[in-house]
Order: sequence, then C-alpha cells, then structure tokens
Amino acid sequence: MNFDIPFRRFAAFADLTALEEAALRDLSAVTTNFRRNHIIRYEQDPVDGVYLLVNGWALTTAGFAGGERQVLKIHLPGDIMGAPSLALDRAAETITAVTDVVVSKVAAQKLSRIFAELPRLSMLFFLAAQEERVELMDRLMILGRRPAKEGLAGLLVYLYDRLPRHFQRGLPAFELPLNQSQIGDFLGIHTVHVNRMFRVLEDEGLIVREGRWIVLAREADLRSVVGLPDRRLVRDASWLPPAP
Amino acid sequence: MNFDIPFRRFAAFADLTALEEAALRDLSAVTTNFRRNHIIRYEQDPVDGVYLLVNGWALTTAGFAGGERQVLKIHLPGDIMGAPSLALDRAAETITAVTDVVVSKVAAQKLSRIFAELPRLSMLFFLAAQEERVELMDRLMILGRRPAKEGLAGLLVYLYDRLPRHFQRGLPAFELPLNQSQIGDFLGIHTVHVNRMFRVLEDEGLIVREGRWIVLAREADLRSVVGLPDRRLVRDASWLPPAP
DNA sequence: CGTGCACTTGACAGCTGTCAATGCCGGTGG
DNA sequence: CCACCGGCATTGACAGCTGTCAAGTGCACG
Repeated sequence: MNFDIPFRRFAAFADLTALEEAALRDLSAVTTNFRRNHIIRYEQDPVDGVYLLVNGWALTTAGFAGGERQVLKIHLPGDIMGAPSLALDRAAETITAVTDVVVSKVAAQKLSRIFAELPRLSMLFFLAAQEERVELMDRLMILGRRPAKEGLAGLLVYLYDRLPRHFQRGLPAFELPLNQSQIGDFLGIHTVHVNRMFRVLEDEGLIVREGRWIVLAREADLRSVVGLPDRRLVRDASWLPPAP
Repeated sequence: MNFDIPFRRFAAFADLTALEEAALRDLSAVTTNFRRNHIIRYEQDPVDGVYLLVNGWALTTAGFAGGERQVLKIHLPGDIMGAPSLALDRAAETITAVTDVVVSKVAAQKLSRIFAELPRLSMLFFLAAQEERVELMDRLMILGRRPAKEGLAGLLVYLYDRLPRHFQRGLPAFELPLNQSQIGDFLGIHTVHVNRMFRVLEDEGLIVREGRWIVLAREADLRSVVGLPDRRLVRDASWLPPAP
C-alpha cells in the first residue's frame, strides 16, 4: 500500500511538516475493502464523515426520481470522497466502487481535530475544497457550452493527467475501467452517443482503443480539442498560516 | 448598510460567538462601490484575496477563447466571490457587477488569520466551501440531464428562495436584474432559447412577467418542474470544534 | 458451448442552435 | 417636447447535435 496517497492533494500546495504528515497518515490508518460495483455510501444517508480513497477507482453520483443519474466526480487514489455532504443534513452523493477499492473512512470529528490543532493544514483542506470547485466549474463550462466530442476528449486527457504516467509503444496510454454508460453519466449524454463520439475521436486518429486501454495517439491534437484554459495550482502562497 | 450580511452564510451552520462575529465584521470593514456592468476582477489576474458582496447582484463567469462564456454563479448580498481562485496561480473567474454593487475586498492574509486563530469559524468556512460544491453539483445535474425549461424554472425558484421574501398581489415575486443573455450563459443555452422557455413557463401559467419582475403564479407547480432533491444544511453539527 | 452484458450501428425524432427580421423601451440630443 | 438611437426582447424558419428505439455483434464467464 502506498502511504504517499493521502498526502498528494495537499502537498501540491505546500511541503508538509512531519506533524502535518502524521495527522494525514492517521486519516488512513484503518482501511476497508469494497468489491467492484459495491456501493460505499448511499445518498440520503446521514453524514458523519468522509471517505479517503486509498486504492482503485470510484464514482460519486446523484440520481433523479426517474432513475437518471449524473456522475459528479470520478475518484482516483488520494481523493477525499463525499466531503460536500458534510455541509448537509443527509448525503447528496452516492459513492460506488468502480474497481475493487481500498477506502478509509474518516470521521468528521477527526477533521475537526485537524482544524483545532493544525491551522495551516486546515487551510490546505480549505484550498483543496476550492480546487474541487474549480474542477466543477470547468465541468460546468463543458456541459453548458461544448459539444459531447470535446467533453469526451477532455475526460480522456483529464484521466491521463491524473494517473501515473504510462506509455504503450511509445504513446501515452491508460487503462479505463469505466463503461460507456458511466462515461455518459459523467458527460451528461447517453450511451449511444458516447459510442458515437469515441468513434469520431478514433476515426480522426486522435485516440486508439485496445480493449480497456486508451492510447492518446495524437496527444497534442487531442488536448487542443478541449477548449478549457490551463490552470495551475498556487504553490507556497505567502499568505498561508505559519508551518507548525 | 446591513451589517448582518457577512454573517448569514456562516451562521446557517451554527450560532456565532462575539469573537467570530467580530472577525467577520472586520472582513467588510472597507467597502468599494462599482457601477452596473463594471468588471471587479478579470480572470487570469493574480489572486491575492476574495471579494465579499455587500450589496447588489454580481456574476462570476469564465470565458472560452472563441468568446463564449459560462456564468458560474449568480452572487447575491452576503456571498463570498472568487474564492475558488485562491487555489490557483491566476484567477479562473471574472467577477462582474450586474447592478450597482458594494464590495469588500478581503485579503487572503485576513482569511489566513482566521484559520490561525478561530478554528471553529475556519471549519465553517470549510463547510461553506462544501456547500458551494453541492450547489455546483446540482447545477451539473441540471446542465447534464435536464432540458432547458427545467433549468430556467430551477433558476427562478433558486433566486426567489435566496432573496428577501416579497409578494405582488399576494403572489411570490422578485425583481430580476439579469437580461436573457446572462441567463442563457448561466443555463448553457442561447438567448433565443431562453426566450422560448420563458414563453413556455408563462403560457403554462407557472409564471407572470411584468417588466423586470417575475411573479411565481403557481409556485408549487413551478417547484415540481425542477427535478432536484431537496437539500438541508447541517446545523449545530456535534463534531464542530468548540466555540471560542 | 450457451448466456448475459457491454459495445456498435442505423434510422428517425426532438431539443437547441443559428440566422434573420421585427418590435419595444429608455436614454439622448435637438 | 419630440425624434432618433441602441440595447434588449420576441418570433419564425431551418439546421444540427443528441436522444430514442431497435437490432446486431463480440466477448467474458459459468
């Protein structure tokens, strides 16, 4: 098990001290395994904490009365899942394991102790929440203003960038455990249309599909399909509270 | 000027102590006025703080190279604007005054001092950020999965609920200072279609338009058009840090 | 070797975008 | 006070993207 996992998202903003690292390590002290397709938390459940994804892929989704659903976020190792529901009476999001996963449940109380004892780390939590807002805002731009083809291209680039770097025959590639229905729920389109858009990207030579693997055959061109501005995280902001 | 403004969003989670109130009051100590349609902050600007909206309406938007834009949030008095960009090198959002507005710029350093000195209030800031994520998630659901008519209905109900309660001839109503182009940028549709959807809601008797005023003629039915689950904020969570 | 799930493809319908013209209204200058 | 102007709202006609329905294919798994 990789003990760096719970640090990544926060260490992006500033190097962590030993005290801060210890507090984060403590969050993933106790882990649970869930099998592929199992539901980790249902929407409407009472909220008493968040979930740290240690290994595998997971989805947070929210459903409509009619049975439709929207994928809110695709979670990769290191992600904190279910945090938005901390602000609510009952959970807004269903959390589902896409692959077999390892998860650590973090009681709200534990977060609270970090806020009480480690101000700088608390502010990093705050910044991570703002970072997630930016990601949602970017998705809003895609869903609101870009055709499905660009949304799919954006998703593939996003996933490639978040995963450990990997190549296949010299070309950037990654294994995609999501089916086209899940991708459709992410992009706000229907399965059939996901398939059409995959075909378009493939026919244009931007990607190659080999089983569950996606090869970014023309990475630069694929990126240029996505019309979003580049964003860089703030690093070592001068205004952060002093390190403990 | 209403001095309760900066408290509302945070007091929703817990009653504030005098110390916490004083810290919040300090955030809006110095205010600036901007005229209708003026830009308060441009995307790509360096980020050194956030903006508290004291009076009036404002918009945060993000633009594409081609000139299209997406409205990310419609801000009403009491909102903190531009916080997501705290996580970034350069601002993701343009902030524009819709009406004449009163704004207080809050240096990131000031937020930082709250994190250093007032743990419970810091956690309320964290929860407010999570609340904003829920709002963005709900918008994702609308943009991804619901037709424009429901999106518009949802927007009208959302605005009515956030504004001071008001009636016109016994019916719930509010004044809407946004034009149809701005509403289109919020819903991810084009002006012409905004107009069509207004017509549909009006023809069905759900709303009445009188100049800039929107009357929710059949409020309950209008609400039922929107397919989103009800959400309630958590209040007095047992796990919050102790009050100072 | 059969079964079930996911993926593919085609045909057609419907929602939304695009283009264009008209009307309305408040602000401005004569 | 009135004519003009510009921005916004409104409407119609048509195109294009995406949804819907249906059928067929391929592959993993028992």
